[in-house]
Amino acid sequence: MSDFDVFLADCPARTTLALVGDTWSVVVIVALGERPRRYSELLERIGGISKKMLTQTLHKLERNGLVEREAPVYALTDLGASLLGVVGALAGWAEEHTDALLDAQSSVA
Amino acid sequence: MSDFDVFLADCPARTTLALVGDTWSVVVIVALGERPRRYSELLERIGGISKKMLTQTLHKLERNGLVEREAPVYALTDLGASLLGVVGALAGWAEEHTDALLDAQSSVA
DNA sequence: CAGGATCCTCGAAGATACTG
DNA sequence: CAGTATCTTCGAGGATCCTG
Repeated sequence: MSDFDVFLADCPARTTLALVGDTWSVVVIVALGERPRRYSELLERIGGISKKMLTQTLHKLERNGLVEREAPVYALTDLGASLLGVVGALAGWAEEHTDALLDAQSSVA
Repeated sequence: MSDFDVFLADCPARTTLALVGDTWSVVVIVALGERPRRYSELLERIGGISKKMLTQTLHKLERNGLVEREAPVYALTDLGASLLGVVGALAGWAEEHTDALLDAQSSVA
């Protein structure tokens, strides 16, 4: 986009976020990380997701090679499974710093 | 939210994403990870961000204890710096799997 | 059951202009 | 320089109804 990459706007971390930074992708990946699942299983396992968003999220993940579909059953591809480590990093950070986050928010509120 | 946490909708990974999953937070964190910076420095270092979004993002990060402000200079807190590892994981995954991602997308396009 | 099609809302983000 | 204030657009995501 820009003349040089002196700018950070196209930081590679954002590539990953573009893939899983939306509301549901990470949750779907975690659910499929447990094991392959049928559409209806995913709906109740995840909870709170609409059918529209589940379908849409699965298709997006499929287009990007993270999920493969066979009949109504979805599973992570190897590429998708490789994301579980990243998701773990996200979750690990949140759990590790729960207290610090609550402190920070309450001291401003 | 739900009766039990049998559902994944409140997956802890989403806590982190709620913090840095937006368009600019990660980029600001990376820029401040290099060193503390003034507002105007951030604007040109990042590139493509509007003043409104920079201010807004900085304030959000400050509210959550990730960034501290002194005069017009912003810096990461320890909590903020602890996120650099997570950001690295995101960026690392993207760089490691660039080819696989391009393949997947082109084979569907 | 596994979706697709439609309509609607709401907030993220940009553009622009103004201020101490 | 370091913001604040407005206006607007655009798309994510929910709700509802329809279908093989």
